[in-house]
Amino acid sequence: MRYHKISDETIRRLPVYLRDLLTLSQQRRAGVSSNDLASLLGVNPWQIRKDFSYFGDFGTRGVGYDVENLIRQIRKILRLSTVNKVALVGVGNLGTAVMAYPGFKRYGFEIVAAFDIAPKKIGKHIGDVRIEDITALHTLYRRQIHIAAIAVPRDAAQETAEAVVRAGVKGILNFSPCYITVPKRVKVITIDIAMDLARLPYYLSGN
Amino acid sequence: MRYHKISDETIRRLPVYLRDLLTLSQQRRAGVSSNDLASLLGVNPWQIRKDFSYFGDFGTRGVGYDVENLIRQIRKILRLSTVNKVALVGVGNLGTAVMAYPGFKRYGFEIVAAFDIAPKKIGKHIGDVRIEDITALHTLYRRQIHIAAIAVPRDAAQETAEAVVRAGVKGILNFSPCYITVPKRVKVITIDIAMDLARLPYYLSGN
DNA sequence: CTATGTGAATTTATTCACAGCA
DNA sequence: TGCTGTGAATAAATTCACATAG
Repeated sequence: MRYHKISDETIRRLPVYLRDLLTLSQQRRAGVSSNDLASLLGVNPWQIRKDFSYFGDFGTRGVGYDVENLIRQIRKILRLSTVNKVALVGVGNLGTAVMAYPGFKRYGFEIVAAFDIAPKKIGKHIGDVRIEDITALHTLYRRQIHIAAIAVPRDAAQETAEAVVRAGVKGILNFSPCYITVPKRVKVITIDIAMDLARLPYYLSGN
Repeated sequence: MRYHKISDETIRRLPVYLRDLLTLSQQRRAGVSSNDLASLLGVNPWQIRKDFSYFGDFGTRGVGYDVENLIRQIRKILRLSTVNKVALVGVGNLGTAVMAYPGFKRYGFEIVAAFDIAPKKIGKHIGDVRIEDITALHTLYRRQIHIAAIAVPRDAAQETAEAVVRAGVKGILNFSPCYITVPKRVKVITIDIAMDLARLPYYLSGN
């Protein structure tokens, strides 16, 4: 293992590896080769090996990889070993769906706060979490919440992003269907299912 | 414009362009330059111009692009000009959320059929759509439904995929958190929000 | 003899810089 | 003059092929 700048593409693939490794783990599978993993995942074995090699020597030559160890290593790389506290901003349809989404817990995220602008929602509970007024966002820093999930209408997304950045948030999961501008120290990941849907018809028959 | 093989990356970006062009259109904006679009979108102007150039000369030199024309062109490229009929397979939490998702309609998708395996769900309605028994999947071909959205538990995803392929489906939106194997004439797009979530902590502070 | 780890080769994608047209 | 369209240059990612370790 030498020094390498890790590409975003590699980081994009690691969660996919992790997902299927967790499945193998549930199945009490102890070891796995890059070939096995590759066919489970629909990628190439050498891609997997190279991705891992950027971070260290996780496997044993002639044998393969230890599933539990690999899970531990990937979790460490992705900083998923400890719980990541998340604040949800915008408790509408989308926000409620996000709260209920099982993948949140599975990968170590915990929604520990929820905010909305609508007075009638404030004080109500969603799961165990009490919905707070959006003006209380500034408490995030003190509560050591570094990630915000933004699920507000498109027109409010930019100002909401700015508010959570002011509140000290370092990463944003943007569920609003638009690009948002933030200081470059803050990482935004925009999740817009429609963007994935919309490219399917292109591939149907013909080119 | 010369012949070029269109890259998947370009196709991935087109829906993003479309999304923001639709917003501009709602705002009654008539024209836009690659620079304007680029700053709205958070990408580079030359990237936008090159992506468009693979498909034709959509702009006017010295002026820019006509918003409505660009929308029309991108819709045509992505095959979103006409309604795309979709069958939903698996009417659980996830499936119900998918049905309610507004992006579906916005990009010209219409869920015209729903299937489930649970007897108690069959015959009930979700929206306007009656839930059918999963054994009726073979009717898809006759009904000219070429896209299936699969939202079943992970363990059932592969067999469900095989069933919809047998039913003549040409494209699959896979909402189950796993890779599925299909004949290569069939296009699968897997949507797993957790895969996006899981890479956020990596980017928070430090490398 | 098997399966990893990795430089080198290849392919693919992005960025640049500017010619060309309104 | 302004902005598009695009070859050429650069950068990045993937694939290969094989040395290496168990």
